[in-house]
Amino acid sequence: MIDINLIRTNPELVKENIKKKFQNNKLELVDKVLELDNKNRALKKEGDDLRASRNKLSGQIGLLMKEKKIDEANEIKKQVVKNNERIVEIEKEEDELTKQIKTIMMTIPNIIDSTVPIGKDDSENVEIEKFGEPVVPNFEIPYHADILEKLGGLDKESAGRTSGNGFYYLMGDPARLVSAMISYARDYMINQGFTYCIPPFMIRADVVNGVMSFAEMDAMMYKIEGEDLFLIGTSEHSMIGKFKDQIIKESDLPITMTSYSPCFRKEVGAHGIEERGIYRVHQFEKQEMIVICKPEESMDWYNKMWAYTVDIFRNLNIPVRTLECCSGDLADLKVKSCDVEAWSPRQQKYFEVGSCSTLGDAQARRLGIRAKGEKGNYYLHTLNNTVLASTRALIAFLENNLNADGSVNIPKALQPYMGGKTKIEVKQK
RNA sequence: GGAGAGAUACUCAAGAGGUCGAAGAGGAGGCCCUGCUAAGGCCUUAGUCCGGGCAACUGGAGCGAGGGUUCAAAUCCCUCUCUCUCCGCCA
Repeated sequence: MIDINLIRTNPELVKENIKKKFQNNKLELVDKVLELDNKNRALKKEGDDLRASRNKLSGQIGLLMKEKKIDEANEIKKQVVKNNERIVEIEKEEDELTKQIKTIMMTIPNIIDSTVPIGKDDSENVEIEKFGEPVVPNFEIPYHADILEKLGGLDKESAGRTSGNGFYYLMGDPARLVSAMISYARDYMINQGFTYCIPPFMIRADVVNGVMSFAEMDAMMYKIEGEDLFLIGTSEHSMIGKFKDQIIKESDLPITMTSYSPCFRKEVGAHGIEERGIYRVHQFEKQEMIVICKPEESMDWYNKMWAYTVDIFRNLNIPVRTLECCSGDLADLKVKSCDVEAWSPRQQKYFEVGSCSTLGDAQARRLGIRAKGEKGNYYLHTLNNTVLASTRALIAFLENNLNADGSVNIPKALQPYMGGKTKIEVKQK
């Protein structure tokens, strides 16, 4: 959500930004919201004046009652009652207008950074940089589910019986490997000075509405029956929600945290759940990082944050690249965003393992996350980035560390977390 | 899960329908007194949000949140959230 003041003072800029995002159907919303805003302010003035007069008259009634001048008091009461009829009307209209304005404001996209490449959709996203050689070995890399099966690590059949499609049992060394990667990622971030946090895995509706749109919520979030609670789709939700309606001391900034959580996603819509593997599933685990900082520092943090992820994957011997989201593919709340993609030697292309975004002050404005500055309070900037997501990282890890005999190498960084093992062997039947 | 108590400014706390946006105390800040220190005296200290005005300034909202009653709500009623105490259950 952008500042409505920006629309009041510079509607052209907002329109330009909409054009850059190829959402021309939203252009008229800018004028619409201006018109509604003017109406709303006029009503507010009228309402405030009426309330002011009511406050005055009520005071008089109080005095008259004390002096037992009941008749005079009743005269004034009549006036106030009349006043109140109009006030009720105005309040209704105001509510309606405010709602309309908010609805429109929610759909007007955030102003994107000047460095964001212009493009219509994900096909025009731009590769920024490759890290590590995308190696294609001289033997065939099987589908990850087959690799896992050979290692005795995956049971989707049982999960189908207990929980249905989109769930899985991970077992043995591959399961340990997931924990190892998450632990390694966690410690890496702690070493960068981030504060480790285990947040609530369920959040209330008002928090959900603060961090995502209604449509997103519908497509992602599992609702707990009979409770005002949703299972989180990522710990970003509870981590950013943590600061809802808070005024943060400048001396406490920047807030840099790394959180662990399981993530639950309905995955309704375009892609759906695939039958075999664990690429798209209802449940996975994730180490996440979030930063809340002063506006002038957010771009620095953005660049540091994706670089952490790149470094972690490189230490796991996984080639990666960064792919910048073009204007048209950028979610409306985001100022700038890039995906970290891992190399798949099987598909011989890169696939998404993480996503780094700066939302400017849009999310903070929605949630009321502010800092107390010398010249008053101001909205902070919020950023989030995947450190490491269990299933995606596992796939990338297996494909890139696989040997021809089906065993999987454990890189140095991970060995302490694997009890010193240097290799996962194929499980003999 | 049961029973009870509570939520008021930076903190503690009074207020129980009408000059209450809120006593008092602590803390913090400023000034005075003082050779220094201690003690003392005086003063200031509601943030926030939304409007109007070039501005000085000014109107409105706001006593955990949301509704309701009333001319008028911190105060009465309803719902919710959170905290504390006791009982039960539990890793």
